[in-house]
Amino acid sequence: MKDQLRQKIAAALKDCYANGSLDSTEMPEFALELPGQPEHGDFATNAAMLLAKAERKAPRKIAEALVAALGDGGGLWTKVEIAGPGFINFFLAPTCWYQVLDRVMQQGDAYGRCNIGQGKKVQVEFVSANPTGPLHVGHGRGAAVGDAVASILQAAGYDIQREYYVNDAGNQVVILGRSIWIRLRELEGESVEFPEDGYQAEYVRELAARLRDEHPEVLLLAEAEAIKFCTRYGVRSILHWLDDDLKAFGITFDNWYSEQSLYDRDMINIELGKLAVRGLSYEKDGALWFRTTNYGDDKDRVLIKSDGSPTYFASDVAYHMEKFDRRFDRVINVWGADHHGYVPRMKAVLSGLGHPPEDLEVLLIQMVNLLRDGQPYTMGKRSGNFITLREVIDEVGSDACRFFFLMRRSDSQLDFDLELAKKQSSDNPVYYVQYAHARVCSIQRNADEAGVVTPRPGEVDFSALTEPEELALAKQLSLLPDVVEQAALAYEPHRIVYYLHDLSALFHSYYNRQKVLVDDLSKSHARLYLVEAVRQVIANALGILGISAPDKM
RNA sequence: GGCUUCGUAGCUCAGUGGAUAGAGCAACCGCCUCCUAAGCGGUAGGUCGUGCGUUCAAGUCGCACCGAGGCCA
Repeated sequence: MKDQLRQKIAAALKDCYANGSLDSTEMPEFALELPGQPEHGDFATNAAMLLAKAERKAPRKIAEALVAALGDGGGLWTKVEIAGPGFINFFLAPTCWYQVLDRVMQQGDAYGRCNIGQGKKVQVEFVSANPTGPLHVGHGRGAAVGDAVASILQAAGYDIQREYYVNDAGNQVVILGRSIWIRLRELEGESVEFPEDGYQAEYVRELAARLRDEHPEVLLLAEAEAIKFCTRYGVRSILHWLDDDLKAFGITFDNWYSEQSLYDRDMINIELGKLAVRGLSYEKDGALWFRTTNYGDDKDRVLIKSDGSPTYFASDVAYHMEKFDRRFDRVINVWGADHHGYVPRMKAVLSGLGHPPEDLEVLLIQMVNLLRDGQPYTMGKRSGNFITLREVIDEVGSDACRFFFLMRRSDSQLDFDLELAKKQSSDNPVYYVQYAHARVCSIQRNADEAGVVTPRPGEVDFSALTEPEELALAKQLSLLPDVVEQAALAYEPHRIVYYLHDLSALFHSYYNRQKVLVDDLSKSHARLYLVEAVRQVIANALGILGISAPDKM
């Protein structure tokens, strides 16, 4: 419907150029959108105002020429008018809008999808927390956003891989291993000084105790070997926890990519060799450097230190080079905002390798401030005590947790009130949306009991829908594909959250004002059809966000 | 000091360069004999941080300044 209208306007512009009523020849990128106020019609375009400069005419004059060329629209609209500074407003027949109900019902779970992705391969890498401890709340936000962005892109027609990059090769995991080793020796009655940089948290003691039960032979190994053993054991155990916690959050990865595997396959040297061949690296002061300054970074970066050991940057470079070898058209990294300093150098790496910098998109996720009843609720990380994602999921549930993480733009800081997320009232925006879904299900149950069957597409008499709220609902339902598309282009899940809230508000209002099951059977059928479409759309949008749509609350 | 994100109602935040800037919470007044009150209706609340610029049109784009968070030295 919108596309047809867009074509009509474009055709009218061409006519105006051809018959001389307008002088310019360029085709403006005009907008066509639903105006905020009903008296402004169903669609409005700013085409005339965009031409004001080129035409050197008042926008309203241009609009008059355009409207003349538009003619009667072949029944697409019932009225066209010029308003305000030069908007052209289109008024459509209500029955046009109710066609969207058939579309929703016919497409079912697929309604809302689009194909701007055209099957392009995109990788979304997210969470990627070090395997040295449990996920905390900040990781949770990255997890919710990464997973939702991946789902949105899937709904927009991209071929998505979800990947977790496991930093199992760096110094951090060795520190973990050493910490476990020391706790193990403490359990054996030795008194050992705990290193400054060690992991002091309780789970390290637990790991040590379990290791002693399962593999007592580790105590017979020489220290260096024992620490290696502890490291492997610790990383393996923690990866298991991470996977469990993420599953409790409804997230599964297609691929867990081990940093260590880059070393095992000698990929660091292989990829760095490619850089050298392209003249992108050089030696200075005994170290190997990447010329990132050639591509917008503010200084060159060390790949291999003078002692011969590779930097984290080296493995990141090799990892990202290898990603593109895996033929992704685009790669998206979800990072904590504290890593924003790494963005220019990674983009520089890509530019150096001949990829357009847009092929790598880095989404920076801002901090989460946990609150309880409005008061800050954090524990110092120094003591090794911090709020884990698992604790929050166990307390407020996965649905509320996800909803809160997705409620705000990712690049603004987020206040997350645990008490609010648990409240079973209208204060809680999660339940507000889910309740709308449950209410429709409840109506369906009552209809079943009364023997009123939801009609099939084509069987509905839309003229029975005469209320303005019904028209407003149909219009809102028609927006989902646009919202998904915009969310995909901008990588912004919160757009879907706001959409869901608006749709639910329209539905709740309608529910309070009108009964679906009434004496007039034709009206009942049409209304049942309408609310079932609402239910379908809520379920689809919640599904994209990884939030359940309950039948009963 | 450099980089970066941000500044919109009392609070938390939406707002593809377009018409009278929106929502939730908090406040106040109402609505269950009625398909689930985890809901609905109403009232009140604004110098869109400040200034200059670009534009037919700026909360939105540019520059400067003020203020806050984060990262780096």
